[in-house]
Order: sequence, then C-alpha cells, then structure tokens
Amino acid sequence: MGGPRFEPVRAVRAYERVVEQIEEAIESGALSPGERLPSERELMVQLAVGRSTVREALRVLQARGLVRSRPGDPHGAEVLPFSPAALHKSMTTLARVEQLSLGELVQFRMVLDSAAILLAARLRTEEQLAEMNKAVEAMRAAAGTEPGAADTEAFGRADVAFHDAVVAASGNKLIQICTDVVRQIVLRQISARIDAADDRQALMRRSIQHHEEVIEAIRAGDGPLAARLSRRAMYDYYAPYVKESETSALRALLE
Amino acid sequence: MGGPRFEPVRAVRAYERVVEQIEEAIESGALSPGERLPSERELMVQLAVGRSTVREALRVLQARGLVRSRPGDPHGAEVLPFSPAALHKSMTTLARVEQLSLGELVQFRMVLDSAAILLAARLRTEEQLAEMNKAVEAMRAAAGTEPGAADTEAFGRADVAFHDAVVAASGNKLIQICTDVVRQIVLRQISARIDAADDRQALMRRSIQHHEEVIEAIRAGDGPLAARLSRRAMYDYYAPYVKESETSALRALLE
DNA sequence: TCCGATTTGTGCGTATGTATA
DNA sequence: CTATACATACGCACAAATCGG
Repeated sequence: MGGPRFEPVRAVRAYERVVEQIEEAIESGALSPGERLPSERELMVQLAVGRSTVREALRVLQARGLVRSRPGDPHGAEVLPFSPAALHKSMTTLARVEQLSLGELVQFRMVLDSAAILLAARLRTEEQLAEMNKAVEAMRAAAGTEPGAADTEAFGRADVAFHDAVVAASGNKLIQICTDVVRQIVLRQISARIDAADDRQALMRRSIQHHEEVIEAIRAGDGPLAARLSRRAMYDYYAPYVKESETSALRALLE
Repeated sequence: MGGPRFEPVRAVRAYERVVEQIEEAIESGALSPGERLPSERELMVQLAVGRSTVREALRVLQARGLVRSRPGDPHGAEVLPFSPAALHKSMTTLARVEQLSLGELVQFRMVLDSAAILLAARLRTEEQLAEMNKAVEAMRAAAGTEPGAADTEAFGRADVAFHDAVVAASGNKLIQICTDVVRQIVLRQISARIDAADDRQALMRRSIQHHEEVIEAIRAGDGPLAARLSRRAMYDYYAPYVKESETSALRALLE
C-alpha cells in the first residue's frame, strides 16, 4: 500500500494530439474569436499528419463549438466566440439518455433561478432594475388587453429578457448559462402543451403579477422574499405539467 | 404577415446526417450501452458514404461520449453508458474561455449543494442517512488522531462519498451531475494550494464538525438549517482562496 | 501459444462544388 | 467573369492492433 500507482497508458491518437494543440491555443487566448486557423493543407504540413487526421480533429473541435469551417472559405476554419451550444447539447443528451424527468428539470430551475434572484436583490444596479421593469412591460404588451390578442411568442421573449436581466444582475455567468440551457430543454418538452392551453391569457396575467411581485421584492432588497416568490411562481406555472408523483419534491422547495 | 415562414436551408454535411442517425438510435434506446455499431466498412455500405465520412461522424460521437472505438476491434464501435464527461469538458472549456472565477464556481456549488441538502432533509431514507454517517466516519479515520497522520486523499474521497449520498437522497440526478462536475473543476484550480496548507489537519477537523452538524440537521428533518450550515461550511472552506472582491457575493448566500 | 483474418488508424491522390479576390 | 484556393467527399493502400481458432 502506498506504492507507486501506475495507470494504464492510453494509446493517444494522432488526431487527439491535434485537437489538444489547437484547443490549447484557443483556450489560452493565443487564438481569439474571429481569427482563422491555417488551412487544412497548411495544418497538415505544420503538424506533420495526413489530411484525414486534420479533418477528424477539426470535426471534434467543431462539435465542441470552438471552430467553424465552411467549404470554399479561403481563410481556413474560424475560431468562434464561446457559445453554450456544446453545454446545451450534452445536457440535452443527458436529459434523454438518463431520462431526466420534467420534475427534475423544473426543480433545477427553481433552485438556480431563485438563487439568481436572491443575489440580484443584493447586487442589482438601478439600470438592471430598469431592465427588469422594461421586460415586464413588454410582457404586459404581449399579453394584450383584448381577449385573444395575446402574442405568445413575444411574451416568451419578454420572459426570457426578464430572466436574463436577473441573472446578469446576479453576477454569476455559470448560473446564467445553466438556467438558459435548462429553460430551453424544459420548453422543448412542454411548449406544445402550453400553446394548446385555452387559458393562455389568464396564465400570462398571473405570470405578470408574479413577476411584478418579484421585482418589488428585489427593489426593496428583500432577497429571501423575492426568491420565495419566484419559486412559487415557477411552481404554479409548471406544476400542471409535472407528474403527480413528483410535485411533492417540488413543493419541498416552497417551504 | 402570417404567410409561410421560410427558413434558410443550412447545407447539412454528410457526416452530420450520419451523426444524427446514430445519435437518434442511441438516445432513443434502439442501441443500448454495450452493444456494438457495425464496422466502419459496414456503415459505409449501409449509409452509402465514404469511409472518411463515417470516421468523421464516429469522431464526433466519440467526442460526445456516446461511443468508443478501438483499433483492431472486430466488433465495431461500442455504445457507451452515459457519462458526464462531455458535460465536464464543455463546462471546463466554459470556465477557461469565459474566465469563470473561483468565486463564481464556489457560489454555484453553494447554491446547488445546499439545495440538494434541503431536499435530502425531506426525502432521505434511513439507508441514505447511514451512508452519510459512514462517509463522515471515513473522514474521521482519514484525518487521523496523531499529528501529521492525515491522509488527504482518503479524506477527499470520503468527502465526495458524503456529498454523493446527499445528492442521491435529493433524488435529482441533474443536481448530482452538475455539482460533481463543478467540484472537480474547483478542485483542479486549488488542490495544489490545499495540499500546501500547513494546517490541513485543523481544516479537516473543522470540516468534519461541519458535516456532523449538517447530518444532525438532516436527521432532524430541518432542511433550511441543514442548507444554511452547508453554505456556511463551504464558505469557510473555500473563502480563503477566493479573491477579496468576490467574497461579498458569497456572503450574500449566508443570509 | 501462435497465426491469420478482420478492423481501425493514418496517409494520400482525386473529383467536385464553393467562396473570395 | 475568371482564376485561385479552399472544404467536402470518395476510395485506396499500408501499418498496427485485436480477436478467434
């Protein structure tokens, strides 16, 4: 015991070395978004590997969202600004193969969103508070006053804008990206059912009221209250779509 | 307005179609972990594409952690059980290119971990509570009684076991995976500094005491208290490594 | 134990369509 | 509009690795 612990030597493929080199260059900042990689033939020469090896490496980097290459582009592959697309992809895969339930996803959002709101109540600036108010204003406009005049799509966009303003105020980019990713996954699962609801406009009005209450708590600096309100609002909004057996786990977050 | 909405036709590459087909087969469950894909040459025939195309597709699937192929394996690529490796990879990339600070990462863990503990206090079984106790027992053993007899590695493993038991009791796999991924990223950033601390054993003792308090609160079913204690414990443990300017955002989570 | 069939890893040449100067 | 350079895709060849008999 305590002797040297040997690990099996994994045969590292040529294309992996290529991936590592380019990845390191990008993540270290030696290559910035917008800059171009050498052409495939040039890389082939510089790295002393075959064309297929270069191409397989570029595919992997493309799958990770780090570069993009287009046919005929004389400048070579383009280094992309970071996008959570790869994160989104792996979470979506996770949701499918691990059979993540809607309840788990909503629970995750309740946790992260309310945390963001708790932080936002402490750290927000006046400008950010104005952003939130503007978003709720847009929600009101989208919900309309005449029956049947609701613009579901605009309402959704305004809702996203509100949450973006909140997570921006929270100052935590990781929370921002994760809530965004999970929100999209949840919406993909139930957007059809939401669109089909015949009391959409009533749902919107309730949602707007909840948002107004949350904003008021944020304005007053009462983070715990704002967080509690937001969890309640999300529960009310999503619980109808969650399996009966899972709602108790959601309610556990409501105190 | 309201006319047919045309979308730009994205030139979809051959290898992408291949990726989509195989991905769909795996995520839908038509192919289960352990099963094999046809060999590259067989796929080439079935899909009516060249071998390079098949290979590029397999690389992408491999990068996403869905399959693994080894040279010479006569059975073709193996379908893998889900692993959060791809998620881990994209979060690590995120942390590097977006320059996620240690403060943000720790804050994220405080949020998710305390949520898991809040849920665990409500939902845990006696077996899971016993698991947690066992883990803390292992932490005590690793910390040792004699000065200088601490086994840092064993302590870390026991700590992980504790948190695994907690998130398992919370019943939310998404929280489990995310906390696990972020924990590894945080550790990678500061493990050297933790190892170098000359008061390691004292830190371990405090950590053990915190864990005992959390377990007691979980046993008593007081979720909010357990969550508060865990946030405090994590703050105490990691705050020394977080930049001065960021600790206030962390303290915002302590009430 | 060894050997041979099969497969993957890799390199290279070619044809084709495309984007840019 | 043309020329050039490029990515895409195909197919073959060879080496190395794996597995079954």
